[in-house]
Amino acid sequence: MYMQFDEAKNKFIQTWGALGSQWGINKTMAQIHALLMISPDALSMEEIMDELRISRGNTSMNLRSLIDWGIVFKEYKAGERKEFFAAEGNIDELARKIAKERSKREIKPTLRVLKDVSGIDTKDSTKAAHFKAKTEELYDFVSRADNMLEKITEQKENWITKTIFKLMS
Amino acid sequence: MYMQFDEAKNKFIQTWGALGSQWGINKTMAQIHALLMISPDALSMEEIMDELRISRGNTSMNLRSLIDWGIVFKEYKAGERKEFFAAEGNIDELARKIAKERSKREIKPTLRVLKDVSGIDTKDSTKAAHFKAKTEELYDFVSRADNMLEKITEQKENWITKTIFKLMS
DNA sequence: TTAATGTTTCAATAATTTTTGAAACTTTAA
DNA sequence: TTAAAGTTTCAAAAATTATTGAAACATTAA
Repeated sequence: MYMQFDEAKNKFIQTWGALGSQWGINKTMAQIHALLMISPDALSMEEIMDELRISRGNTSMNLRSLIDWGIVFKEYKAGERKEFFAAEGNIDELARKIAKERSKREIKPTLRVLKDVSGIDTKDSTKAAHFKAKTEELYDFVSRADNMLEKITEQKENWITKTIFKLMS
Repeated sequence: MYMQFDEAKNKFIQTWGALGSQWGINKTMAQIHALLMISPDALSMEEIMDELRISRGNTSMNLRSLIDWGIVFKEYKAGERKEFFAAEGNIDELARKIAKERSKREIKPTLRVLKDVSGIDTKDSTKAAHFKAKTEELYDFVSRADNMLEKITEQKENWITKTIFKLMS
């Protein structure tokens, strides 16, 4: 009876985990997130451990990361002592937070380095001149892309729809 | 005299490598790409090995991957028997190829799974109904994002500038 | 042909990253 | 207070991923 659902649930969790690791996010972190996303109510650490068959330590550390990213929240239930965890329910908001976080953690530091290294004095070396030109070009590109991402995601509601609409105009 | 350039070059290669691994691309692959990008002319396998201090096997395999991605090309020099390698010189084109390749390798397969799993029959189970709703919502979102990426990058020339212009309108 | 030059493959090894599990720590109820 | 319930930390182990290096393979010049 529930066979089909369990199978689908499992497939979804595995796929989300694999997608995560292809994008530099650890598999367990992505799996916990997947599990919480499809769960109608908040889950305890025990429930997460049991469902994914992972250790308490692993669960604890990855939940902390998810909370740091701002895409999972702690919840408390009346009369219950333990903590429960729930995922950000709004997908637009989820995407916005991920975009913001990756920009902060990866793009911004890269931009800083690009700016630094493109500042060399080229004197009369062809190689250095080429290096300077390329890294400047890269800075410019990455910087624009980062601005674009910011622009796209700063509109709070339904930014994908709005953006596609603009792109078609 | 060239000290400053060498330092900058090294820093750039290391940073590009680190960025690569954060995005699921192997470090060496990203480093080779960085080296070729800033090199005014095509390099031989020997030169790449020496510069990055990596083995022949590693160099060979990662060059093949870069060629598979379509962002590095083989070149032949008159009178020289060996092969030389050069990176895609146009950054817009580079970004387009990366976007296209990641869509094909990661987003499209994920969409297929999302479509599959959201097809379950929910009967009277609340959990299954919630699962179906969430995965459908996710399918919708990812699918729109993928379309958006396609739309943005299908314009060949200077798509970033054009897109930002549209977004500001 | 064959020797020289160059490239690819892949099993073994190394490096890195993830995961475990148990001890330390924290909080709360009694 | 203390014991019970719960959470976090982190060194060690396991799993995964990247890298080496040498043998096999390919191509070309003589």
